[in-house]
Amino acid sequence: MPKPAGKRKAAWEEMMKQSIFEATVSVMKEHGPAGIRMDLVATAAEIATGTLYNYFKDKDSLLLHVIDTLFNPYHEQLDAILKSNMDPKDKLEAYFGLSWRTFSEQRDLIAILTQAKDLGLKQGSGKDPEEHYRVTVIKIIREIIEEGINKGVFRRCHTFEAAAMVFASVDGVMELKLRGLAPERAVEEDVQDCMAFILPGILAPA
Amino acid sequence: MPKPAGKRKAAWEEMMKQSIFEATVSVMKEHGPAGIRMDLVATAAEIATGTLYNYFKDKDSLLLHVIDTLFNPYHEQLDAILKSNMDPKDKLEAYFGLSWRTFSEQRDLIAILTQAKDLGLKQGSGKDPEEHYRVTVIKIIREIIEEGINKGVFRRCHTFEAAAMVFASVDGVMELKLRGLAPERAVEEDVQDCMAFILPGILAPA
Amino acid sequence: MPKPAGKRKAAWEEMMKQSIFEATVSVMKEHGPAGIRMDLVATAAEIATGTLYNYFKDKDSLLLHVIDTLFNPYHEQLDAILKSNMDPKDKLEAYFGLSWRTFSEQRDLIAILTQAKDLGLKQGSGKDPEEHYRVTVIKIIREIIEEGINKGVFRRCHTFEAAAMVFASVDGVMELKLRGLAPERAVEEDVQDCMAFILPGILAPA
Amino acid sequence: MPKPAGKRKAAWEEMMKQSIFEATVSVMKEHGPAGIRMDLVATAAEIATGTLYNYFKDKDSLLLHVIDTLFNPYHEQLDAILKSNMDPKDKLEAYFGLSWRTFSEQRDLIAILTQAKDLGLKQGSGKDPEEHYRVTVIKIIREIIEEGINKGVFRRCHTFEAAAMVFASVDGVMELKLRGLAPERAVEEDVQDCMAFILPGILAPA
DNA sequence: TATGAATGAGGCTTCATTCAT
DNA sequence: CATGAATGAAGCCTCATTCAT
Repeated sequence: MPKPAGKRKAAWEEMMKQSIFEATVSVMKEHGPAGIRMDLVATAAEIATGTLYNYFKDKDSLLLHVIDTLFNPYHEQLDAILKSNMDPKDKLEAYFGLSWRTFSEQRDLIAILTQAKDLGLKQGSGKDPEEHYRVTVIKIIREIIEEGINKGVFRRCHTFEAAAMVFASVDGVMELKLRGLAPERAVEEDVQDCMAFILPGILAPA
Repeated sequence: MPKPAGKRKAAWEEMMKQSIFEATVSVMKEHGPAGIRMDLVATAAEIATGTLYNYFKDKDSLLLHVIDTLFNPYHEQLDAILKSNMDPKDKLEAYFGLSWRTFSEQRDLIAILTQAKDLGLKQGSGKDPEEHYRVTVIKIIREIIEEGINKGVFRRCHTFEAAAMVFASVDGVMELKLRGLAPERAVEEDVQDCMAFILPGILAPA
Repeated sequence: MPKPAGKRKAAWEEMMKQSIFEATVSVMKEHGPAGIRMDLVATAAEIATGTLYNYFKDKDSLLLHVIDTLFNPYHEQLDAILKSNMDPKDKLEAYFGLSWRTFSEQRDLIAILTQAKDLGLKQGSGKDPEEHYRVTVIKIIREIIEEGINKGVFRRCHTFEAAAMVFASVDGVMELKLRGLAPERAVEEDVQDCMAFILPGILAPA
Repeated sequence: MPKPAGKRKAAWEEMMKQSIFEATVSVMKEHGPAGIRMDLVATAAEIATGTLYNYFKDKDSLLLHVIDTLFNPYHEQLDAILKSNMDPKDKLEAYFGLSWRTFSEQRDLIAILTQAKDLGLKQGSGKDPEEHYRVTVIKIIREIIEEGINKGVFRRCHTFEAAAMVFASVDGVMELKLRGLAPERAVEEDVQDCMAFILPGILAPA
């Protein structure tokens, strides 16, 4: 195994965390969220159990880190969509596109975000990571919807409920697919279906 | 007269199972899905730990039974809606009504169904109860939608995806409310919102 | 192994606790205070590790119980001396007698009380057992001394310091003997030496 | 010229050991005897963990060294008292003075000597440092007492027991103060109290 | 059939010590 | 020699399941 030196320390730490992160994801893939055991993670990362604790205070820290790491890039792209100068309708479509593309390309990511609540995190670990993901995404969708209403594109409605439903439609169907309960399809198809099913309920009457 | 004795025995067993069922639900209410411990269930049911195992082979059996017991009446009502001679649109509304009413009146039921995946059931316990609930409900919704399409009320679409989204919209928002992430509202309001958001995406063009 | 029934439950629990108590003492005798491991205690008590936890919440609880159990009878006898109508001088002698007799007859008791601070109890376990022993005994000695001063038998002095020295003289020499650093002698000899060395420093001038 | 290099090397090693020694004391001050961890010591000494092992074979060696280093100057002063031509009574007073002054000025020193048994040294580490401290001091006190007896100043008595009690009186009260169980006072007061309480029990009858 | 104490495998975490650089 | 991350043996505790009464 290589070894760091001087200023490369931080880089090394980052690599190790990344490696442990990947190991955790792979363990979760094989054993499910409840099957994440520190010794399995260590084995998967090809390190000793104790080494894990040089990088993460405890199991919760590790899991939280995993969730954050997975969520961040998705979150940033979502934010970019929100802040862009697209039409609200296009923003919604962009949200669908981003989500289904992410699902297609990084299935593990979605799997973990969606099943974060099954990880058995001790309560009081600070912010609930599950809430973090849901709440954050729903909030962004809500802002898109509000913008649409203000611009007269979307109809007046309870924006929170609307956002929740939009979110749940996507998240819920993803979960079904993850469990093999819904057939896999091309990203484009999923996006179009989302638009077709969800948009009409939000659009302002002609 | 062996029969009567057998009958009484069966009745007794049924009572015990019911009592244990209720105990399990109450434990789950207080400690969450991951906090269901056999000793807590036994205490809540006012029996000994070992007695549990006279009625349920193991923890998984118990949880499976609980989920089934909860799901059955809901399932039957849902079936009744499907088999009624209502208009498909009304059937959908009836589904929303049934779901939100059940949510309002038997929050625990929904909580357990919705969080069944957090119970830590060993994989390979036979049929996945989570799948059972979702798959069954989605299947019924799908039949409603297919009926609607056949009758020209709903537009042609991928019926599975449509059903999944309808289901997810309801189930997902319920989960948000269960976690306190969405505000509580009157049943009627939830139903109307569901209709307003979801129906337009399914209705056949005028 | 026998088994309890009905009202005998409490008695059984008491027996088990007693058995575990004895096992703990024997482990401590063999491995020292820092060598008390739950698995060793369980083995010594001829039970499974997990069984320990049916009787004691955790290691600290067990250790605290052990200390209390050891200290209580000694404490009661000491209290009896304090409350008797003996002469203060005789009370002091009775204290020496009780202490050295206990040391002679229940060496383990003294060993554990004296070494309680080496047990590695987590801080914040509530009352510090070590303080409890020392503080309690010193307080009683102090009251004896104060009574002696009031009756004109003992000279005026700082009663706390006096009590502390009296206590330390006994406790300290015991610790030396426990470690094999001081020779063993008859109880009577130790008592007489204590009287001869300590009394003159406390007695009122003729 | 191998010698100078060797000299410098030895000096360097001495400095390092001194530095590690100080670090250990500071860690003990902050975390207590049971909280002395090699990584904390290394951090406090501003060196790497592994470096510790270039100067001390293992944790026990380090602790033993610390105890020796602390004890030596005290020991030397005590020896000087013993070997001086003072009156035995004055030697005793000098012992009290030295002890209480050291306690007042180098509380950490006394804290470690007194709590050496809490350090968790593996048994069989060779000489028990705790014994070393106690035995040495008691031996010196004993010699003082024997000298006093020979000179007719002190009464005939079991000199070992007498010395043990003298020692325990001081050491025990110190431990109480270290734990906050006895009030702090001026050095002079403690010395005078020791003389007042202990001397009468040793002095030869007039 | 009821009881509930006993069981013991299993998981998390700590920390003295090692060793490759 | 210095470094400090890696190691892995312990040790504590939980809880589903068993079994003697």
